[in-house]
Amino acid sequence: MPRKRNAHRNPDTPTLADVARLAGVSDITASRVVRSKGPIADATRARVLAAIAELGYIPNRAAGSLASSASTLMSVLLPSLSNIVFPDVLRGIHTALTETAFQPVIGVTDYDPMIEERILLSFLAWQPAAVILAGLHHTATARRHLEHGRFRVAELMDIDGDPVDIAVGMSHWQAGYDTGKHLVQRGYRRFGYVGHTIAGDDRARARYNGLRAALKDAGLLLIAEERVLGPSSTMAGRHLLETILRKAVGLDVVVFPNDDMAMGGIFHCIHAGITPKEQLGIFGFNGLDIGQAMPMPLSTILSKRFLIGKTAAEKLLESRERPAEKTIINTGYDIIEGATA
Amino acid sequence: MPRKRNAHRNPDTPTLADVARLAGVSDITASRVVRSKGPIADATRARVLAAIAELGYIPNRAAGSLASSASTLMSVLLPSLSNIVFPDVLRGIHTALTETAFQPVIGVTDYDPMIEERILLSFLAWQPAAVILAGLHHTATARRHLEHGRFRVAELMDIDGDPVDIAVGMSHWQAGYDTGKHLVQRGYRRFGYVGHTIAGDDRARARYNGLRAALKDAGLLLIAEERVLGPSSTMAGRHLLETILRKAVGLDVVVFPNDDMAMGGIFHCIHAGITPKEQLGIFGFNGLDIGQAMPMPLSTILSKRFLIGKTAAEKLLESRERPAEKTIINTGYDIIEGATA
DNA sequence: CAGAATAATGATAGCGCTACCATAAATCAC
DNA sequence: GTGATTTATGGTAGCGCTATCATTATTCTG
Repeated sequence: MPRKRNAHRNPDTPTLADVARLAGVSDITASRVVRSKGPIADATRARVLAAIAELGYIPNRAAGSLASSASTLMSVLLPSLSNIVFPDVLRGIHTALTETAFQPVIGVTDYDPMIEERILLSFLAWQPAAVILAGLHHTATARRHLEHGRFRVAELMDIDGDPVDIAVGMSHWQAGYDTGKHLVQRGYRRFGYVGHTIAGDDRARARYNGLRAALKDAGLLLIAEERVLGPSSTMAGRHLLETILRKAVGLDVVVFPNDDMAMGGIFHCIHAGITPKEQLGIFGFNGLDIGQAMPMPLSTILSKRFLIGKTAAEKLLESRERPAEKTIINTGYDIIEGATA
Repeated sequence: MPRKRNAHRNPDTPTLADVARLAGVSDITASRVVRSKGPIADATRARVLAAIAELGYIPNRAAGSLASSASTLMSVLLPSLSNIVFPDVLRGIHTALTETAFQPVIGVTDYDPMIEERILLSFLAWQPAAVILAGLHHTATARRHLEHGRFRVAELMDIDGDPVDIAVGMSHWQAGYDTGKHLVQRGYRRFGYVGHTIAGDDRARARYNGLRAALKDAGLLLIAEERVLGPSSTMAGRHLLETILRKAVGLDVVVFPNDDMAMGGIFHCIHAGITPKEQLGIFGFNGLDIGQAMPMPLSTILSKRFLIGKTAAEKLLESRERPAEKTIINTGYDIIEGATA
């Protein structure tokens, strides 16, 4: 009893071979038309395109990926989707990939390098054209794969370190330093810091270190600090401001690691009858739209999230091969003066 | 001159055949171990797993997908990443897919059915296990592919219609109706509506229609309406509230299509010295965390975005084959009384 | 004990496309 | 006109895995 022929196959699904037969060309000529590769006579191209339209042919990307040892997938590892920061980055990536054949596959790492490593390995099974991830800190295993893999790598958000291939972002240490410098120049002297305890958020830590350096250079120091266990939120910011003001008398400004928490600080001020800026400076990070839409726009640092994502993806698309030289792209940041500090 | 052998292949990359050789078993036994399929003796499994670890073998998913005519990719088409709503949905999807072999591939449709169709076709080239998209309205071509494809389909957010396979969400018409009813019961009589003109946001339109029906049933009507051209934002909400109050005298409540805009409305009240609720009701939709963290929590409808995403993905994972019966899962919504209406 | 069922493993062909080599015709340059 | 180059197209093997059939040994059931 012989095996059923082509048992793997769905006979209703048109293949490239069906297209080629209908167009009266060889399989690889039809393939060349689909890939827009090599010289194709206009009449031949037209015949193939007509056959594609008639059959409703959809390429089998798995087959192409297997045959060419490369795919059109881009693996994107994001630390979080809990606030708008990384969705903005993803939006930039997606914008750059629009009109290309590349598609983003998404994983969320929760700022945990071990999760990042696990997700990365599962993504590599698809032989992605590129891997996009956040930050410059990875497990040794992850780093080994990133360095030895035959795909492009973009590490986003942070440029204070040695990237595998491309880094796109800003110096978070410098942003923290400039925050401190800016506030000192505005006359603030008694600094508080409200933060969170996410171990993997290297960038918040770097900004905190930069802030402290700026205060030290000005002969000042952080008078008080409060942190929320685990992830940050607006409500946490609100409560922590209440707590820090109760514990530390006379603060004249409080710096937050992100706008979500800073807005919580503003809400506490509104609730407690504290006038932002006049009675207490409030300073955030990220420059979210919603913070700028408040009656008193939040004083903060603008991180160019969309630009970071878009720039990274565009850079990756320039070449499938890794150039010899690593690239660091500084998108910079802006100090938004706002009205709260 | 014979062709170079295995020219497609990267000789450094271990394959299943390498694993099998090292473990002293056949290729398909090694494959069975990797897939956890069929009876495998414990000792055999251990040998294969040891070989995998030693070689650092990563499966080639394209090969598996080609051979089995199915992949472990899940195509996710989101209308927008501009606010936190669909990132929350995506977070739910991602949570359900964690610890499974499935990975989400992301496309953003900008609420445009034609873009949705284009993205869908490009995703189908990967033979996804499932397609997740928003709403029940698609182009005829898209619908044909969804109906005849050999993959699961989950249409999210809306359940007022005939799904292809699974629908998970809420009745937006009913949510709008209940908004109107709730506000009438709280004593409001002079209703305004601030909205946006996104053509593809069927759900905002359905809520608007439900609101109008509730007002009609109460012998009332919308006295005034303002809309922002194009996408919505907090700033747009703020400006439109200012505009509508200037044009329509005596409104006692204004309904917004989403919390982002409603918060803009609150910010306008703060700026203009209007006391929310006492002088003017403000009502939103979505129940965002940041709205609830305000000193006066926003009055709104809570859409269970994370739950919708998670539920849909979980349901899709139950079976690769489409059941005969379509499934509609109503995650419902909550009225959050809040303090602004 | 005998037959049926289950556990465990293996052989083979093929999934749909493309890298690479090959050939023929047309065009270009001298 | 001749040789070199470019344009255009085709043949073949193989990419890495899995669906399907096959075989053998062991266990279960009557």
